Amino acid sequence: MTQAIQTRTLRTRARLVDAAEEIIAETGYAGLRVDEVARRAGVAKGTFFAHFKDKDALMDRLIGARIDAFLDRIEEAPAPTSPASLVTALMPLMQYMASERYVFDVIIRYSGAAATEEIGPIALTFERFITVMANWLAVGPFRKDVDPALLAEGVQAFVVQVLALNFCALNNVTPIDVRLRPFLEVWLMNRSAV
Amino acid sequence: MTQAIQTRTLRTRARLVDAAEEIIAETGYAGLRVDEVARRAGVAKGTFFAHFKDKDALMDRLIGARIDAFLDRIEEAPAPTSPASLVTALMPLMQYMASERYVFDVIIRYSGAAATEEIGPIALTFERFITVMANWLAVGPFRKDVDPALLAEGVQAFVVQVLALNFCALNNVTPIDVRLRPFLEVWLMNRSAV
DNA sequence: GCATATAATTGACCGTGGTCATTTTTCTTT
DNA sequence: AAAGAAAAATGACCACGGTCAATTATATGC
Repeated sequence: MTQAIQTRTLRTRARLVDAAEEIIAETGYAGLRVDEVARRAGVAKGTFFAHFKDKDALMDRLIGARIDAFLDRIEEAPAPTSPASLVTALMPLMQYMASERYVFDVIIRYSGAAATEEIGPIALTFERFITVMANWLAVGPFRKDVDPALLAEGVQAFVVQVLALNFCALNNVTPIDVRLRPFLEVWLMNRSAV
Repeated sequence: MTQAIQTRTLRTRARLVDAAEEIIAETGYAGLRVDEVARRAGVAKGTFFAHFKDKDALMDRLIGARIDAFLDRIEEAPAPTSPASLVTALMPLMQYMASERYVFDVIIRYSGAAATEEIGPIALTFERFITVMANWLAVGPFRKDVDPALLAEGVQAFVVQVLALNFCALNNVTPIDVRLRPFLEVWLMNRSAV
């Protein structure tokens, strides 16, 4: 007999998540300690791991939710009419992804896939990004001789590339939007680079 | 007075590196433990950290050297005459990068930059990749209306994208060369996708 | 060769993520 | 309401990366 999920379970998990968000607001993602999360939630450390497979699973969930919120706003915005306006539309999401080295690392590590078979929150947002982007590209004044899904995956690849380089001491002088634009000009418009 | 570097220093470092390579050959990169490296090298654990800033610094060095060797072979090979042959030429390197989840993670984490100001071995190989690729693209039958360096960076972005997705349980059915090719067809040839 | 300075090495110690046998709470059945 | 079963919570414990004051080895000047 499988029992129904207890309300206690939900409350504890909610308290853990709340505590985590609180800590992140105070110290950033990198400053989060599992002990501290459990302490603030008023439970033992072991309880944390009864609710989340590991620390990364919590991060996956929290960061995935944030990315999803950005995608909500992107989705409801009017479709961009040029590579430049596409870049502008992506900026808030990109700035969040680049806000902390640690956040970017987690995103990359879980973008491809969970180590487990089940696909995680961040990986889902990466799939959703492709869908949203493909819809935009199909509508706007972009090249139509290539599958929008492929174009969308390409945009994702360029975004990641630009963000990764952003953490390089040598490269972070140029702002990310300026570095992303030339890629999209060529990739989406099939025309010469500026 | 700055003293000359002691031969003892060089010997110890060499022993540490040898021990590390030995362990990696036996158990893979993910199975490496700093304690074990020190033990096999016949030194205390503290000595390890006197020679390498942290475990990642050792990995950076070892993995960077391997990538460099692949780039040596790529560089001395004849320039590819099509996107397909370019993919073929990149395959050994890509297979190495995808050989272990842990390896790929380290590569990505250090590709953009060292956390420190100084640029590390892996980051250097990523710069070198751009140079080698740009030379190839300038020579071969690829589009000439775009800066080869930009094209090269794009290739790098696609390689990373394809490899990242490779670790996804949902996506690793399609081999990496098959997934990379369509990107390069569009990106390098200025023509419609297949 | 001795004294002194500098570099290299040591190992006990710490922080933090993660485990698991045991205990406590909650649910179900009668 | 009591008993038994299942789920949740506990906290002592472990693994492993990393630190640092103390110790040992090496080089330099006389």
